[in-house]
Amino acid sequence: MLKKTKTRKRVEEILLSADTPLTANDIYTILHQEQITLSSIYRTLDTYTKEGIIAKENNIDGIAIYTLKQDDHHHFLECKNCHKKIKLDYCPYHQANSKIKKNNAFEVDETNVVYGTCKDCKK
Amino acid sequence: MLKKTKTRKRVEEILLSADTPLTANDIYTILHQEQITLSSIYRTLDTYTKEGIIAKENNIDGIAIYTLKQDDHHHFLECKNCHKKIKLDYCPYHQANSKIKKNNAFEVDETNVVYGTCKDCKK
DNA sequence: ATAATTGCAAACACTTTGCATTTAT
DNA sequence: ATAAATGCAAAGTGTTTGCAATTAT
Repeated sequence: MLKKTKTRKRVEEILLSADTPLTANDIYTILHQEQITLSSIYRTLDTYTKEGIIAKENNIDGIAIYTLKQDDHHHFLECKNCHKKIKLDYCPYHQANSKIKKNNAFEVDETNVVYGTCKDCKK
Repeated sequence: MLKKTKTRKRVEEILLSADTPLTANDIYTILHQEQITLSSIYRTLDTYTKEGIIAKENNIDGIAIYTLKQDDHHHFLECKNCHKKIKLDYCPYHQANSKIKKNNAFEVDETNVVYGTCKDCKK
């Protein structure tokens, strides 16, 4: 069975209080002064992802970012140029994904962050 | 100005004839017997991505995959478990992205591949 | 002729892993 | 007591880069 270790408790707390997805290194930056190892953070993140407690996705650079799966989650539009984030209060693809599920018998993994270009960066 | 080198010609040809996005290594597997280097392939892919000729996205493992931007492009639903691909003949998110553009002044970068779970793998 | 591109090998950055030690149960 | 988790350091991958040699214009 899963043990509630210091690493796991702290990782959960940090993801819970974060309002955007974090990288393993983001978490490590917060936790390394508590004698928590980066590899231990990766192992927690993997374990919890497999357990379905955490959602893993990749940012635009291909780096893994993690969020706690919660009812109160948000979607973001992130500009790949200026990295400004626009928080949405609804899921923009919910309808489209329902349709895919019905028509194609395929359940899409929703991502929290959608990348593109904001109007200020669109010259 | 951009020179039409052997590497560039071959990379374009290969992406043109591929019906799914390819990794740099996929392309290298085809081209290394023609004395073309992996680093040269990466440089071509980068250059063409910046030129807007090629679209770059990340697969579920965070590895970069590339497609030639064409009118005749397709979207795929890829099962993260069995890796089966379902080819769609329309863009499932076109409407949602138009709405985002109008409401949030943000232009979403469409991806070719959407990850999730197919019904056979959904126990 | 010359500016752009390549090959090669080395460097990078993120992530994973083996093994001895520690910790939650 | 013991199965599970961690720390540490080393290894693994995909990707990038510096520089001298080559090639398209």
